[in-house]
Amino acid sequence: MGKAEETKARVERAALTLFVARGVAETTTKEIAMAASIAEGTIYRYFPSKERLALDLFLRHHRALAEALTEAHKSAKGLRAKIDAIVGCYCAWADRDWTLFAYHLLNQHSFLIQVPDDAPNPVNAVREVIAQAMKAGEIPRRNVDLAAASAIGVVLQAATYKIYGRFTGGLSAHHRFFADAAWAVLATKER
Amino acid sequence: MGKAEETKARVERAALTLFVARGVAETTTKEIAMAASIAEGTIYRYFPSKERLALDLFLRHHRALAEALTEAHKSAKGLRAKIDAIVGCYCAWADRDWTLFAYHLLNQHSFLIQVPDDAPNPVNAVREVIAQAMKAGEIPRRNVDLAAASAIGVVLQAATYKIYGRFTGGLSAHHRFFADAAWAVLATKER
DNA sequence: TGATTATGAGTGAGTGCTCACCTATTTTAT
DNA sequence: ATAAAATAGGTGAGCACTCACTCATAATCA
Repeated sequence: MGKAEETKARVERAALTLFVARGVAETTTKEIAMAASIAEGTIYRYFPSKERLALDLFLRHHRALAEALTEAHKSAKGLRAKIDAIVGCYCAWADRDWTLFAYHLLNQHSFLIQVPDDAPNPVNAVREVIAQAMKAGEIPRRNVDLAAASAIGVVLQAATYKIYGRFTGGLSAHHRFFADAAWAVLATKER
Repeated sequence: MGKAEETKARVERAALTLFVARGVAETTTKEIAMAASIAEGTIYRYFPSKERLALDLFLRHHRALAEALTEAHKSAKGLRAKIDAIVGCYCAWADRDWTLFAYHLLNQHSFLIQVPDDAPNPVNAVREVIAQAMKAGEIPRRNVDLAAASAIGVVLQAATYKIYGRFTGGLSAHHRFFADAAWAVLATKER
């Protein structure tokens, strides 16, 4: 890694850590510089603004996660296997870089509107799989977005609890439960 | 309602709407005053700071929701009935004042640490019900927080999707599905 | 008339960002 | 080989501006 790239990476990591710990708006450029052991001005050699730094961080992870999820379920046959693959992939990403993952999870509200419509998108990736399974008759037909939301919520809310410190250890440890539970949600029949 | 109370309520409603639309940090006291058709200084007759205004709004709803949920499931017998009651109550609250609900949902991260430990708490209310059901053998024993998170996620993520505009109509319309799905999550057995 | 409520110009601490300048390394010219 | 020039990377005091909050004054109420 060249010197410039190394510095840029330090800025990103410092910003990420502070953004998660204190929030984007509450983090100052001075703090980022201090945490990265560089001068404030150096940030602006690599990013046009604090806002763009925050957005870049989000979008890069958003896109990469979407591609990873799509890749993960591609070779799996049937919804049940696809869920296993998707949940496993998601948990692995969370555990690999928890700070980045938490940042992405906590700041969806601010950035989701700025995601280009045609960009790879984790939510659409999952939605597509579920829509397909409904069409194939693997699960009951119902509002796809509703079903997708509830299934995704099984994992996302657990991840949120982990951010709040309500339980420890990696997400992957519960991979099986998440997959079973998400499947149970999607397979739910009206009583 | 006296004039003072009416003014205070106008400040709160204006702040709430702006906080949801643009975020707390991104909303200025000038904007709140304009939206409430009062002078900026008037805000400070009723609230010591913008931060406290935001916190009060959150805590009042947090506490009231917790009490409502506890009350809702009290007379229901068995987990299945309690889930129905809790989900129904939650959806009703969301639909009754969607802006307040969305504010509460979107800003948990910022305020949850400031909730007094002994205060009524929606999360603990649900957790308690689930812990009880595990003890009674109604559902498989597992990490209570994990189970609670995943079950709650079924409804919360759907609500989040509604905030993002991914589907329209009230949450109550899907009350049955949420209750069925949450139950399915909690009843999930290891394969 | 006294108390309550409302006003909005003013304040100053703090912010993101700039830019003239420094230093070290690499490239080119002699 | 040596000097000169160019480039890359880094600095931090200072600038323009924003925003939460104050307070002397005014309006309204009882």
